[in-house]
Amino acid sequence: MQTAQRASAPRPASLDTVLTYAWGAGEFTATDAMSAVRLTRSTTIEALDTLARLGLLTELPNARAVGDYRKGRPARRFAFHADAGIVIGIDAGHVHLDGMAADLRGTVLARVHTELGIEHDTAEERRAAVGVAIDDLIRRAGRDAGDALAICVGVPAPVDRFGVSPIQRDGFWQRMNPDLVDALADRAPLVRVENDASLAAIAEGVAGAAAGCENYVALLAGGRLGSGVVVDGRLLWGAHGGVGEMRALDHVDGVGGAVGLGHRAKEWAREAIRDGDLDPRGALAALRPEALEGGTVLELAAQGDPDAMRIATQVGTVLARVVRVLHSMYDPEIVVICGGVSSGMGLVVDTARELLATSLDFESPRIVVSQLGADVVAKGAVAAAVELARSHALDLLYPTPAAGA
Amino acid sequence: MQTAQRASAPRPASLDTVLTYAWGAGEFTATDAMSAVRLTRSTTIEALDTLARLGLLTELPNARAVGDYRKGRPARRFAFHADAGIVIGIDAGHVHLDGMAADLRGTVLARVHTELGIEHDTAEERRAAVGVAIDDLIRRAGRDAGDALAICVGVPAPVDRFGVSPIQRDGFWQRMNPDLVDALADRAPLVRVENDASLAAIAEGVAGAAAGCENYVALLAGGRLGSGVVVDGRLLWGAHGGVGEMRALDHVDGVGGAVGLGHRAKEWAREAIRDGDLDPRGALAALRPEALEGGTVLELAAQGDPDAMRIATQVGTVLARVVRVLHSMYDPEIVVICGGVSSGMGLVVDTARELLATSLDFESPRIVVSQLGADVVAKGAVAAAVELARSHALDLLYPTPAAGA
DNA sequence: CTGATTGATTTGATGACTAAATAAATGTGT
DNA sequence: ACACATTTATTTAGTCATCAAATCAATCAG
Repeated sequence: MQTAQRASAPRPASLDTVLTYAWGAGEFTATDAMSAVRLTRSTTIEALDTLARLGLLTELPNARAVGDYRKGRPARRFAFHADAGIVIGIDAGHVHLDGMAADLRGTVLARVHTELGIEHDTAEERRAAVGVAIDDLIRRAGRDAGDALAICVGVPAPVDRFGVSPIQRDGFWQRMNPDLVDALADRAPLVRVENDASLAAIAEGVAGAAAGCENYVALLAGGRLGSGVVVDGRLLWGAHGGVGEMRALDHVDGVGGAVGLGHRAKEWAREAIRDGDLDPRGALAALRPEALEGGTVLELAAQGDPDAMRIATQVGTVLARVVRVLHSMYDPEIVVICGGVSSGMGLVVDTARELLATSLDFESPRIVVSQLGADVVAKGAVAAAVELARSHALDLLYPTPAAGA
Repeated sequence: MQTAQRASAPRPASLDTVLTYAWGAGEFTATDAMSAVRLTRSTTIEALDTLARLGLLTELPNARAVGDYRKGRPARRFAFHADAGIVIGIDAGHVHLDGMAADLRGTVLARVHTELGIEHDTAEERRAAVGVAIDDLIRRAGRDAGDALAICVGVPAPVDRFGVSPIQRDGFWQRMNPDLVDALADRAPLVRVENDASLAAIAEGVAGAAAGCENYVALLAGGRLGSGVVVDGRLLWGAHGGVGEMRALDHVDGVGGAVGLGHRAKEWAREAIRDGDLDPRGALAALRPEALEGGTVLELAAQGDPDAMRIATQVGTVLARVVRVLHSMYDPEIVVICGGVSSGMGLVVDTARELLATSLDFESPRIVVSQLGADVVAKGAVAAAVELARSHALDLLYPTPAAGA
């Protein structure tokens, strides 16, 4: 017998093509789809019918939409069925947890927010907290467990492409990512665990400052610097997920560590208050150092307070040096400053821009402040989960020939 | 009329599959190919016949190879026709030019070496020099101009994915890469211009220390530090080809610039000789500082000369810091030290390894010394040219339906 | 000279996709 | 109201890459 193993059961490529189009489109006619995917009418309609049968498309009854009347036989109209399932995106930070449930297009259906409390910082409790958040989200979205197609969780630790974090001496990374891929495997068919800054990068790339950009870095700049790196259109991991960890900043002049920009503003301001090193009539001098936050300092700087401005300039100098490193290693077009601190960053960024304008060998990256707010990571997690669902929906739904022995 | 544009004229996928197999195999039978590519006999043989007709395969007449006799009908035997064309790989350094012509498997057929001389450092002369080298190589390989399928040139400048280098103030990069992609367009259907360190990375990945590795950095460590970076199995460019340029080393403690390791050894040794800061009975003290080369110092260190060893240790300290930066930005599994200096690097590397063993957050990269010698870049250029030819051979040869209006 | 064995060739599906003909549903002009 | 152009849907044949099974060819072992 001449053995001949068929390749893994294929499916019409047209299904994937048409689904990808539909996922990104609103309501559309068969003709719209046909010209978008460049297939013949027969093939396109065949695919549309199949996708509708699988529940991924809805055929809209209104053959002739209101107002939009034209001559000829009325076109069949379809729309992607964004409620065919839900996705879950979670930012599982060190002391807080932000979660969102969304439909298959990423429209948010429900949110949760939990403060974790430093005293519950164990692998077991963290796993449980994430699980509870997921259950909550599904319930609040009015769906049940089986509807969750994809879950993505962001953690403040390096994560490799399989969702595994490297082992670290003090066990911090293991606590932040207590084998979440395995722990969540029974909650959805598709699970992805990812570094938080990488998810910020995804968020910025999908609908933020870096939309359409192939080379950029998302700098999570609040409590601790972390970066999500996209080069040549791809998010980078590295051997252990360590790309962008930036420990090397410890050894860069005038940076001295991966401490975040907000944190620096806070510390310098506190120091200055304590040292009495401020204009006594200024706004900063009046504040209690213990209660001061980095964001406040930057806000004051934006309002023109001279003392705060001096600190903001100092922070800008650090930012310039960080960007210089990023530029020389990753050559990005854009560096997006993300995270909680991003509202009052104007002066900081202007300072950095000015310092970089003349000092780089070639075109310096644009530094922009994220518009996505403190939710970037969770938004990125949702986007990643949507993408996961999109790329695997047919694997899950399309009938496979019964796997024989 | 219902318009229906066909997608770009397709070709049987089996052709590509079978060709890829054949390119990497020696002599083989139809059955060998069949089981390797997992297609049926009919499909495989159809593809083999087509490829033979296109000149990419030779059918070997010896149906029954000597000694290898077996029962049954004799199998048809084929071999990839590595002489169906040639490729050219060139290392166009600042003051030297190394070139190789090779067959489609990368077996070297001819070499050229030219010293360029600093006085001829203009865009025009460099373009001409590369052209002359190519003509020479083709002639020495005993072929003619039409046989060159692919040319790859490595230059000491950032190069983006289209072969373009960014504009630099002093014009150095423009001189190093004087629009070579355009200049060479009429010499072969496939042309690629690439950064020299990136080609070193390709060489190490194809047949060097990083074979089979998905995350590594090739560090060109002679005259000036440059790095070729492979992350997640892909060579990185960045927006302007600047990935791995390492200008940021200017600001890293104890590194202070992208000066190469060999260069540092030389300078420190010269300084020490001049300052009389050496054991007068040692080997170094006897040498004339002007004639000293970095390689010599490292050789002496390898032979146990205490003064040279001190310098090598110093160089190792720098290397450790450089690797620390690479580790924290790219998270490689391996860092390969390439280039001319690599012979006496033992002590340097040992020092670096020791310093890194305890100081990194997670698994530190293996530091290894390249075995590919001073030719790495040219070898990488050949490998890149072969790959270029392999991936586009059928585009060039397979008959396309006449392009109509 | 008869099988057994190994591989080549032939012949007939299958399935994704295209291409062209035909049918349906609507507006327009007389 | 009725022919007719227009737009889209549906049907019916093809084409092409690939597979599957049957048949043919060439060899060795007895």
